[in-house]
Order: sequence, then structure tokens, then C-alpha cells
Amino acid sequence: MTAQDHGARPSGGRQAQRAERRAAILEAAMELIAERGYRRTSLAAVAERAGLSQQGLLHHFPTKEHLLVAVLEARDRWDLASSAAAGPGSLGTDTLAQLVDYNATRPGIVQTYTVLSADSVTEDHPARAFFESRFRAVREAMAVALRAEFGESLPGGLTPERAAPLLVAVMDGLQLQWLLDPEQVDMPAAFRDFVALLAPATGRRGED
Amino acid sequence: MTAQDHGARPSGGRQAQRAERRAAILEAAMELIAERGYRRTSLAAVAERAGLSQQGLLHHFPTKEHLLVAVLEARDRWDLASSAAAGPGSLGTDTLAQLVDYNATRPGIVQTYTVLSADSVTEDHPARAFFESRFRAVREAMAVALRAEFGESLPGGLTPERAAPLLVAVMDGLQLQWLLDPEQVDMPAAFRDFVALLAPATGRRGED
DNA sequence: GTCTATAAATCGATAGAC
DNA sequence: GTCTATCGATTTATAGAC
Repeated sequence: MTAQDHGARPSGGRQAQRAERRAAILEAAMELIAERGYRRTSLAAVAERAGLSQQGLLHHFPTKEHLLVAVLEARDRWDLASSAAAGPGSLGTDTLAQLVDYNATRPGIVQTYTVLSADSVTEDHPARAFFESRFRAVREAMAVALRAEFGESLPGGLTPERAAPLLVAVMDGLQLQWLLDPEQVDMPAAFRDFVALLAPATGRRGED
Repeated sequence: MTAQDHGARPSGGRQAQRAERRAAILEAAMELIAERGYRRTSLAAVAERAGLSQQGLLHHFPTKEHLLVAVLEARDRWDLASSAAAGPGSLGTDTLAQLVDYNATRPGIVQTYTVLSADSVTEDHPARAFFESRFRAVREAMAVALRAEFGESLPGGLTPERAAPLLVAVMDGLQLQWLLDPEQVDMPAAFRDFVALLAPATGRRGED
């Protein structure tokens, strides 16, 4: 009951302790990046919030770039978990609207994503490749979802492939306006307004 | 013809020389911020590209923050000049589409705006107030323009006030996707697709 | 108005003890 | 695995000569 204790309890094993440390560091990093942006966030500040020294942090993430990639992957897993909760194959505008609702309760997470994605367009940014491939994948997923929900022809003569980048753009653009001015921008309502534009049977002509 | 020369030529006066210096510094700053982002852009690098020392630069812009605000104001003047060229009171979706066309030829300028606007949502950012009031003003201008062009009722039951933030969001969101992947994202075409969604007479129902 | 020199702080990262 | 100590580079900004 002494030396063997390290590997005894399920939540106290070496592997589990390591995972907890990493999780604490990632949470601290995500918060600070959301507050201050990636460049202004120092490893020392992340370490302090996570409750260890800068060098203890560097044992888990050897460089600042490694930490950044881990933060992005963690955020992606959160998104995926939210989508998966709605059931497999059910990705539609309803699920997306619920994701926007969820985002409206988590400004820190949204800020992390907004700041990092825009920052990534600069030269030699460590997250550039991540966001480039992520946007490509999201556009393709949106096109598939739009086709499943509305079929081949959308209002304005659009195809699902041409509407997909607009859907992604609206989500990102609304996040920016909402982060800057949450009192004036009702992000969830605005997103549903856009969804109404995409629904082919929503036009009001001929009703009066 | 010696000491008095400084103020002799119309384009060589003290005032004019000062203005030229400031313009050169602003242009260098805008380029570097577009390439590297605001945080990674050092005053020394801006000074070098503008052809003077870092301390010479600080004579014209006493802090980095002063320089940033000047860059934002200069970019706004460029935008205004582009819009004004179309004639007074003519702000409509056509003019906006032309602005998007113009932006598609100036990735550096677009990058400056995209990176700075997203960066501004972080705590105590020097450009925060600028973007907050700018977005508010742009939304209001868009609502006025949409009302003038389409009247009170838009597709999906939207009002001009509710469509305005969507219009702004699409422009910003498309810029981000286009900056990351210009080969895959046709920004001008995608924006015109969105305009087609807003035009009440564009629906295809009843035509077949 | 522009320069040289330098202050003062902070950064990411390494070395080595425990 | 976490710590103390510290290096070396870079940053913004100031002081003062010309």
C-alpha cells in the first residue's frame, strides 16, 4: 500500500496522471489564447495558470508550436462531440443552429477559434495547414449535408457546393461581430435568418 | 537658393515632406502587418522598409499603438474612396460586389483587415474600439442600402436590419476562406451567390 | 527631424540538480 | 516528472548628440 499505489487506482495511474496534467495545460492554454491571442500568450503564463512551472510544461509539450496544435485538435474534438451527440448522419441546418446556440454560451472557445483562424493566414504560421485542410473538409461536409436536406437546387439557382462556403462564412463572420458586440448582434437568431434564406419553401411571395 | 529651398517647391515643403514620410511609413506598416500580423511586426522592420531608423519612425508615431490606429484609418479611407468613386448615394449590392472584386486583387490589404479585426477581440486590444464602432456603422449603412434597393421585405421574411449583419458576415467570412485557400474559394463569385439569395425576384420556383 | 546608443522588459528554450 | 537557474535573442521605448 505504499510504492505500488501509483498504478493502483484507476484515476491515479501514471498514464491517467499524465493525461490530467496535459488536460489542465490545454485548458489553461485555450483560456489564455482566447483572452490574449496566440502570440501574446507566453508559456510561462500558461504554466502558471495550469499550476506548474514553465519547464514542467515544456516536458509535456516540447515547443510552443506543439502546444498550439494540441489546442486546435482539442477544440476540434469538442466540436465533434457536440455534433455526434445529435446522432450519426444527422448533420443538418437544425444541428448547426444548435451548435451556434451552444457557441453563444462559450465566448472563450469561440474567441480561441476566431483569433487563431485569422492569425493563421499570416506567413509561416504554425496553424496554417491545420486551418486550410479543416476549412476544406468543413465545406465538403456542409455541401453533403445541404444536398441531403434540400436536394440539388437551392434559392437563387445555387448548388449545395456553392452554398457551402457561404454557410461557413456566415458562421465565422457572425462570430466576429458577436464577439465584438454581443449586445447588438444576436448570433443564434442571425444564423437562423440565414438558414431561412436557404430553405427553398420560405419565400413570402404570393402570400399577400 | 540654399537655406530657403526647404520650403520652396510645392511638393518639397516641410508639411509635404512630413506627409510623404508618414505615408511611406504607413504603407510599409500595412505591408508588413499583412505579411506577418500586428504582433509579429516590429517597429524596426517597419522603419527599415520605410527607409529610416526605428527612432525616426517613433518621431512620427510615438508608440506602436498610434501607428496601428493610423493604419486602420488609412485602410478605411481607401475603402471609402472606392465606394465614393461609384457616386454618392449609390451604395448597393452591385457596388459591394465591385468592392469584393477589387479586394480579390489586393490580398495584402484584405489580410491586414482580417488579421487585425480578429485580433481586436482580445483583451485590451488597441484596435478594439475602432472595430466595434466600425462594425456598428457598417451594419447600419448596409441596412439603409438594402432598404433602398429591395424595400422592406426580403426573402425568408427578413428585414433589412436583420439581413445587414449577414451581409457583413459573408464578406468577412469569405475573406478568411479565400486568404487560406484562394484556389478553392472564388470570393467574388461566392459573394454574388449570396446577393442572389437576397434578391427577392431571383427564386426559380414556378419557372419550370 | 534623424541618428547612435542603450535601457528595461519579456520571450522561447536549454542545462542540470533532485 | 518537476524544479531552479540562466542563456541568448528580440521587443518597445527612452536619452541625448548632431
